[in-house]
Amino acid sequence: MREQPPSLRIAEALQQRISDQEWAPGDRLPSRAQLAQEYECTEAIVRRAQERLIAEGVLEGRAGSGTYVAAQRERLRLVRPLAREIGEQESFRTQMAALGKRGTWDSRSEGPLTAPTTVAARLGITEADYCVRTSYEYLADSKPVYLATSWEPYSMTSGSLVVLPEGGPHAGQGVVRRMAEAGVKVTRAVERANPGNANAEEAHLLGLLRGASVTRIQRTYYSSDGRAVETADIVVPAALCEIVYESTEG
Amino acid sequence: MREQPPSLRIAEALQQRISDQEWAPGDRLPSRAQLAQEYECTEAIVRRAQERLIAEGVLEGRAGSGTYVAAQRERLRLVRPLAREIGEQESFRTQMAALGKRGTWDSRSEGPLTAPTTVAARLGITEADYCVRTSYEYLADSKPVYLATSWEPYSMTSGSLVVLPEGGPHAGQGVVRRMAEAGVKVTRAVERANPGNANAEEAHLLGLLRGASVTRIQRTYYSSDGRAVETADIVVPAALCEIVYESTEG
DNA sequence: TCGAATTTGTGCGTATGTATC
DNA sequence: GGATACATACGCACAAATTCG
Repeated sequence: MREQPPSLRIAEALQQRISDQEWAPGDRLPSRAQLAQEYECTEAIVRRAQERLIAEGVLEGRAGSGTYVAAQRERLRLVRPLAREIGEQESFRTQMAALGKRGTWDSRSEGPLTAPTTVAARLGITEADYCVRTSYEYLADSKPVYLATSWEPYSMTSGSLVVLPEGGPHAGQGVVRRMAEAGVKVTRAVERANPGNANAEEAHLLGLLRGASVTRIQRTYYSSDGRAVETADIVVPAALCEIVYESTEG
Repeated sequence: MREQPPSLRIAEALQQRISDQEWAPGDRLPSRAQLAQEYECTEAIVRRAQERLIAEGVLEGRAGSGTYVAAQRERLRLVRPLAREIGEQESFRTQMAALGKRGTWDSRSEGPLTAPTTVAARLGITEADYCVRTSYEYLADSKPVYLATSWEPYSMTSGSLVVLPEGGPHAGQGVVRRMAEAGVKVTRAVERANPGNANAEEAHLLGLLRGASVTRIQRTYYSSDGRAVETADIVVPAALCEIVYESTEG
């Protein structure tokens, strides 16, 4: 039987004091120097202990300020819209309204441009084919809650008023309705969900710490002839949103 | 402009050599001692560089053996069964069969026992109410691919032949059909998906490294009167399975 | 306003443990 | 069982952010 390392012992001691409500969520812990003195160990050991608890989401470190008990923020329940009648934007706005929040989004379209290999594969086009890329930032009461980057083959909508997803008379109506305007009927929605970690840019946009836990959703809409009409990369931070899929019997 | 740390420079150099296909997936890299000599740095710096790439999933360290280029294993496409007509087991077996694999599962039921607070809340029962807990390990060609732990209130099925999910004449038929036998109609399915990391036990059961990326799904079935009839914690490792939600228009 | 003290974050080196061959 | 190679834990130095007089 090997004895457990000092840092693990300290981690458990800190965890216990939090469980005992000696420190409440949001409270600042004593500094590493103080804790080291209290537990008669080095600062490095306290540091490792805190790192463990930070990784578990129990603690939260703020540079220059202190180490805090993680305040479990309210997470938004994000019901994914798999039905074809409702799009990302409308679904988001409706759900936020039901929570008494204002659901809005910022977007920026670019194109025509060529898609990266992986995106081209998802759309069933070649890397030479042109696309329109639109970046979204979804906001609840003006605070960012998740990100999305959408790709549409230029050939789907070229020559119509719906080339730019967030421009023209059909702005903000979602892919499905805009595609209907272009004569394309969307009959299938697929979402592939993968766990991951936020990169520096995503963390900055969402106000998270680098490496924060996220779910990456690859969403693709298909028309009745089986062709992909749009695909999107959606980044949902675990700290802000909980992803829900549901189906109810009529 | 601050210069980048040595370990980051080495990480990019290694990444480049992998991109250049100097090392193919599955290949073993030179030892840290060799790389340190080649790049004229210390072994610790090579180690940090490799740690970065391991965290990104580019490399894979095997104690006592070496550091390898991560071979991207084939990931099983796991379409989540949201429809009420089909259960977890039947869905899994069907999907594996379509891939030419044999989909089976091990299970172990225990009860009556009381549920932890969080599970009791999901089931809408008190912590004193009894439940039956069933642990599943889903296997593709006898290799574990994901885990599930199911909780059913004892009151739902007591007195019927379906008390134990994997025992009796209705074994392996899934919650929905078994509940129908007990006179309970399931009308709503909800899955909450959260990113996380495997603990030691999960990693062992699934043959993964500790801390491997997983998606934790909380699935709950509800009956027509709004009561929860079953809830499950499902652990899907990113390395082995890709989670898919889809809806197709009739 | 500014700057020093405090506190956490990052990077690296070393010692030791453990798995593999 | 020895040699080799990666994993873990810890200590140290310095950078970055914050706080406060």
